[in-house]
Amino acid sequence: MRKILIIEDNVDVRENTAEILQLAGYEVITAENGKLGVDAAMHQQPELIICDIMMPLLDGYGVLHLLGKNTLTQNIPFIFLSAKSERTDIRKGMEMGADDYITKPFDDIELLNAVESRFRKLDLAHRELPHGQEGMNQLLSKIEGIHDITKIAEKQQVKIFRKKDLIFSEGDTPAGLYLLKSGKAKSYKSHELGKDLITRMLQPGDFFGYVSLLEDTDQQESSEALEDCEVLIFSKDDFFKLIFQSPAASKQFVKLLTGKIAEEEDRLLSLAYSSVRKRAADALLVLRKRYHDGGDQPFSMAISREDLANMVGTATESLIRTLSDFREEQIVEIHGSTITIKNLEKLQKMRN
Amino acid sequence: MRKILIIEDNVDVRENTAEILQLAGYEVITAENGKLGVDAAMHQQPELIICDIMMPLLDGYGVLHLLGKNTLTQNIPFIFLSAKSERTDIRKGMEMGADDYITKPFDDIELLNAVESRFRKLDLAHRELPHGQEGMNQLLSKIEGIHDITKIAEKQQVKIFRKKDLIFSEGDTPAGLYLLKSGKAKSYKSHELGKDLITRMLQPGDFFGYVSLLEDTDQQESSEALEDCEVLIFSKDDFFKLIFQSPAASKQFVKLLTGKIAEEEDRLLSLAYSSVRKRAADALLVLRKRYHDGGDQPFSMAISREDLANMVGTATESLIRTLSDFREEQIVEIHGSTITIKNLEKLQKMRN
DNA sequence: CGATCTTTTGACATATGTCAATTATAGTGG
DNA sequence: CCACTATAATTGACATATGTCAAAAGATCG
Repeated sequence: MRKILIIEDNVDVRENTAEILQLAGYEVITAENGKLGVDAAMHQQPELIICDIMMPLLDGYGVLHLLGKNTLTQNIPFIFLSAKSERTDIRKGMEMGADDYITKPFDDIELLNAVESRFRKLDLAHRELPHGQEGMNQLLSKIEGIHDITKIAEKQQVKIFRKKDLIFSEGDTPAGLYLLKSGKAKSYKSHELGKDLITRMLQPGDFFGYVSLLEDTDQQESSEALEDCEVLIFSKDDFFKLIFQSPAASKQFVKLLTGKIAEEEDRLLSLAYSSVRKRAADALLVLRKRYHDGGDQPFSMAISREDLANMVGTATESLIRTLSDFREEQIVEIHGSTITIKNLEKLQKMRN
Repeated sequence: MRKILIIEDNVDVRENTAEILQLAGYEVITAENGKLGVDAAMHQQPELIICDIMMPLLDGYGVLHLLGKNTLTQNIPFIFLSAKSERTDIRKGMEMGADDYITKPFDDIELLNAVESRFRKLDLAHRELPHGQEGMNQLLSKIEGIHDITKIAEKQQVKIFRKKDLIFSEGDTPAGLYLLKSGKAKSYKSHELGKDLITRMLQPGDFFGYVSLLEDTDQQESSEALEDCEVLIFSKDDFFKLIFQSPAASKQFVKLLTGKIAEEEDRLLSLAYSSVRKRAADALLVLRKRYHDGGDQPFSMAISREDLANMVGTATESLIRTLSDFREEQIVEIHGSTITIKNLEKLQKMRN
């Protein structure tokens, strides 16, 4: 039940208004002057405030002003309800930042409609976005539907990277938000003296490079094309606009980040205590999950042993030996650099 | 320069209005009917829209309705500017979700004030919060200043945990957002058969347990008191309110999450390729950073070898041997479970 | 002060890393 | 399309960092 705060000194008006709203199914709290009203707003966090202007102790303008100073209350919709009906009065109220201004005497219906309208606006901004499989692509494209994201994309530069090209590297100043349009790529971090750890395998539709944008630092990781790629680069501004435009978008983005955190914590655990054998199995499963086309065919993919080792976090030779074991155990089949998963279940049930 | 879109069919009014705003230093784009107006709003992303009601092709109500359907435009402040000055007309406009309604004829000043007032409101919501050292505590407390957070806290339950008590454990349904008020605690994840990895050492003021709240899953990690602790538990609702109330708050929170991601990626790299010796040195440095009181005293802390090993991600015995090495090299001093850092520089410059 | 838990050390096993050599694959230019 | 070359994959031999199990020495707690 939505909570509405009424601030009004006249007992009759206050109780009458409260009654109307209660009958309409709202929870109502009341305050008989501005000071008490501000207090109530701070402590009870109503979802909407209806406020008279002429009041003893602290008038309506003062209430609005004070609430605006506090982040917890500044976003609560605020409606003036006043007998002051001159044009200048109304303008003053609106200019102070009110969301609506209703003059007395007023109709029940007018009041209810005004209230409902503000709630509708609130809901709109907080409405859950259809939330997606995973990946920032789903997030961003779903914010507006693929329709709009391509519209934005039209304004952006498209860059082509050939296999083995660096898309960006550690220490670069971030050029913007990257979106992989076609091809495969990897994100990785480098350890001293040439050992890399792949943090993410990218598929078409994936966004990347946003951490340093948000952290406002140089790139903390590098990215390299694994095959020929088309990459879109969005400006930082567009990115921030998209993310922080509506609370719903922020929420979705926060969920995405949290998902990433959860994933990384699992990986930390496995890197700390799981054997190379287990981690290798996991890496193959990750590849399958990322790149499997969904057909009935057993999953098959060409990947360099070095990259695979860098996903697992081990030496190339160790990875190769593990793969050979898998081959002998009929878990995978190997032709050149192509690995085919023959026995998915065994991979999934791999013990440490 | 802020961009304003004017949608108005009458040439004189349109150009006159545009001129006023331009003189006031705004960038102005215009559209001569509703259809074009909606188009312009979608593609040019103005920061405010001023719109007539009676227009050919698509009237102002229609414009507002259409813009409301699109997440990219629904949050743009919208002001009606109309000759329809009957109370019912005004009410209808506001009920449709407009942010202001100015009747013609109007004063230059009225218009400018209305525009400025909406921008002020927008700025308020997006205003950068004073951004803090690190940790969610700073985030949340800074949103309102410690003043308010304690106010919220007053409504919450305070729980006391004794040393070694579980605060929550993997698989629990999240009770809310946790805030450590006093004492020390750890967050950790368990690997099969009793090996734990400490994901975070908590100090007073730290928030924890938010990932599962946002992910809407069971707890993915456990938390245990390392000494007697006071813990505040906030309801999920309060937490979400705080985080998503204003874009500025969301932004700050997003930054916090990204910081965590960056940190975890570094840890992944080190877990994959750094020696126990190096990681042990890092762990000691983390402890120092977290718990050092800032005095001139060399940093000193009692911690169980098992916990330290679980921070490093190694066996207790291995960690102990490493510590013994450090002791022989005069890097640390050990008395019982208390470790004192004697040579900070050597720790920091530890090679792999 | 005994009982329990923690820390430390020792002895040993082994998973994984390293270096070098061999074989297979893929890319390139004639 | 083939031969040639550079690169990648594989295997072998070996070193070693780290884990494991057991026992002794200390610390802690009621």
